[in-house]
Amino acid sequence: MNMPEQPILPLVVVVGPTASGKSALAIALAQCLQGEIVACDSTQLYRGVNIGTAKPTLEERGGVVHHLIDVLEPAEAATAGGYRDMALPALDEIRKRGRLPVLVVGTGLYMRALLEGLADLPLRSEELRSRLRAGADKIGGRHLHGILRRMDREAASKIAPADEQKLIRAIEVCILMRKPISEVHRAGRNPLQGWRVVKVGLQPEREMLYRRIEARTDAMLASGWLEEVRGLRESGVAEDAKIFDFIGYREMLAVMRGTLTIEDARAAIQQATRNYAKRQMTWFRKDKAIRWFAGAGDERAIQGEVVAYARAEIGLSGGLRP
RNA sequence: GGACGGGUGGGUGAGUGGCUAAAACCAGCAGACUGUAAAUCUGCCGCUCCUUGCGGGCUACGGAGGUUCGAAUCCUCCCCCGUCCA
Repeated sequence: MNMPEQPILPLVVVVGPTASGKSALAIALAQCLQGEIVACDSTQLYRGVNIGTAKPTLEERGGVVHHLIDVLEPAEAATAGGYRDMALPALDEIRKRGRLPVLVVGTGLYMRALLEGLADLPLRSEELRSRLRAGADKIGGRHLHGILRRMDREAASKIAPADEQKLIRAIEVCILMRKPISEVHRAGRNPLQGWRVVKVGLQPEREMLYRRIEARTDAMLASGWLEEVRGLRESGVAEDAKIFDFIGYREMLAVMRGTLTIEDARAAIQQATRNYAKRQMTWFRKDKAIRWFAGAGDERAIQGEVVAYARAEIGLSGGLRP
């Protein structure tokens, strides 16, 4: 590889569970450090879903440039690899402009895909998948696990027999590549080059986070979430579009149909969001490179601490612009 | 006042003599996750002891008694809750 030599520049990453105030913190960082924001969130990628995905409004963005928000249509399928393919050019642009990229991460897998890379695997194949799924339905439950075991014992041992989604992906790769997926994995990933990553994490106390989730859900509902969903349906977005898998969107649909009361929807959304936040924390917790801050990202004091920390870390590289 | 129905572990709710610390689901806790990831999946989930084992002890199915080798499950009385009749 004879890549043109490029200087190693700092890249700040902000992680944290949903509703921890990542966006506000990232905007503060960008404003203080001449940055631009790169969203790393599987839902904010989509156009038309604004309220329920907690996308920062134009006003909240405070003039900071945001990348990778509103780049997919509601029915398109986002993928980790696709995300990486879009994020790389965005980082290049930011580099050319001499700005500091601030990656705001809600989706751990996408962060890993971008920073650590993915193995050289094929895209998903809907035809193959539907065939596999049909076979699974006919023959029953654990049959996919048996198939994978025959093709790749090692991969099979790492995936639970009930985890249909991951089994299908693994089998798909084995078939498409005509070799075991574990072999391809061993060949390695393609990590991000040319950036020095500084990771900061928000870790508000759990009780506090849950209160914030509840309050934010109420605020979303009050600011027209239901109308947003009604508008999506009226503009022809099908009910099986990807966006309706996002927390709350299915519930809004049910409220529209009258099969769910708004109160029940509210409770279900808050519950689902809490569960989601917990899964995010599990993902981030094991990342030893993260420097944690115990609070919410919209708190002045936290913003000050993080900016100071980031400034110091960035300074070390000597790569800070004017 | 009378007639039924019901009271089970944080919640919903199975279980009608032993295989039951008690199904299942939810919640909770911990975790996995290389192209659906706001997804998908796994473990734990009464208390306690230890030589951590398909280990021991204790407590538990409204309350108190009783029957039985053995009771969440059967009997008696009592207390609650619901529906209906007065």
